[in-house]
Formats: sequence, structure tokens, C-alpha cells
Amino acid sequence: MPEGPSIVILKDLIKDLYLGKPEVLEVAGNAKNIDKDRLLHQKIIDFKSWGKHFLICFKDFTVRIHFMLFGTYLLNQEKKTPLTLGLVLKKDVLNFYTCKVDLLEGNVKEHYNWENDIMAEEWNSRAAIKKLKDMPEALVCDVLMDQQIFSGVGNIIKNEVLYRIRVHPLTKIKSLPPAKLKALVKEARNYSFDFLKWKKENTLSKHWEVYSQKECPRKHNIEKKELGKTHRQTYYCEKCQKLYHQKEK
DNA sequence: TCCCTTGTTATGAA
DNA sequence: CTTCATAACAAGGG
Repeated sequence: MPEGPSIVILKDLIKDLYLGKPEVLEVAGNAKNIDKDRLLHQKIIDFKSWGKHFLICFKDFTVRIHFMLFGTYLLNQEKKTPLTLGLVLKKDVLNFYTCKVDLLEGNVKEHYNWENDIMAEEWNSRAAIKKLKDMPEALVCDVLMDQQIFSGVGNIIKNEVLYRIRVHPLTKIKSLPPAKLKALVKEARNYSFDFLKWKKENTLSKHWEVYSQKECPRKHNIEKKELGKTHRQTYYCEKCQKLYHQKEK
């Protein structure tokens, strides 16, 4: 569920149902961070996504849903786990489980910059490159997960992008040849759209080249280690992916 | 049954 | 004050 492309699937699914502005007829769920009465009898004016955030926009505020690691949603269905937020609309019921819910006041555009949403039309690769150049000591496995640079990229995308560009996860930004830096930014977006396509086809895992794999496409052994600041699992091929070192003067 | 994870934040140490 | 590391939380699949 949680990486950016999956949120786009949810947004598209719901947007297709509602060309108009549905009114919230009932609000259910145990979400504590928000005053549910705020939503009652209000019209939803838009559904948006930003990175891993799903946004339900009202005139004066926006409800933000973050699915974290285990979050799910159901359309016109229920399940046994406690409901975090349920919205009853005229035609449909939207149920969200195991997610974090927040209310953002005012215009949603004041809260987000879509230039760093990896899935957005507004995506700005030059801005991403500039931010990367400002953190020369950072590791490539960490920067890909940085939501201020690549909003929407998660652990799967991180691993697959690094394999695609044949760069070792422990390479520092300052050591990356310029062409590889560009490729990093370009593939972060490219792979995210492949992820979107394959997720819709239900073939995502079939296309993994390193993530959760035992060997890479060239039949080399895959390493699986907790790397980077956050110690997230990193899958990579020592033979295919090059560890760049900055040249000593 | 146990182990693992598409993620983030609160907390406290340094 | 800031930065960093660790703990905490969650549900379902293999």
C-alpha cells in the first residue's frame, strides 16, 4: 500500500467515482487527531495525493491520510480491524484502516510543494539535483528515502532504482559522477511510473530485479543488509552495482 | 508459529 | 539547543 504510486492508484480510483463534490453524510472511526464533526455535512472539493499522503480536500481544510506501513482502505466494504476513519457519501463508503489521520487548516497548497512529489506533473528534477548537491556526504540509499527530496519513494523504489542505475547503496552523493546523479533522479521518477503500471496489473513483484530477491538478473548473489541512517533493508548486487569513491587530490 | 515488512515519529541520550 | 539512535506502533503474508 504505502509507496507513492499506490496512493496515486487510490486517488484515481476515487476521483473516477466523483466528478462532482460529494457531501460527507456520516463520519465514523476512531481517529483521534481530528474533530470528526468538522467533516460532517461538508462537501469534498477534491482528492489529491502528495508523496505517500492521501488528501481529502474541503473548502477550508484538508484531511490527510498516511497509511504508514500497514494501512489499508476499502471501498464499500468493511473488515474486522478497527476502523480509523470512515466517510459515508451518498453513493459510497470510504473506509480507512491502520492509518494516521491529520487535519490541515486552510488551503492545501500552503502545506505542500508538488515539485518534490515524484508522481506529480509539477515534479522538478532540477530542484532535486540542487538539493542533492547540498548534501555531499549523504548516502544514495538515504537520499532516495528523503521525503523532502523524493516524496513518495519508499524502500522498494529505492532498491530497484539503485540497481537500475548500477550504483552501490553506500555511494556518497559527492562521489557520484554527474551522469549517475542525473540518472538517479531520472530513474526515481521512471521507476515510480513503472511501479504504478505494474501495481495496477498486479505484476509488481514479478518485476523486482533485486528487492526481496535471491539473485540479480545476471544470476549474481544479492546482498541484503540494513544500511543507511535508518537501517532499512537494502538489497543490492556487489558485482553489478558500483561503489564510487571520491578521488583524492 | 514465528518472522518479516511498501513507514514515521516520540523519546531520550549525547 | 541540536542531532542522533533507538523504541514504539501496526496487520497480514509467507
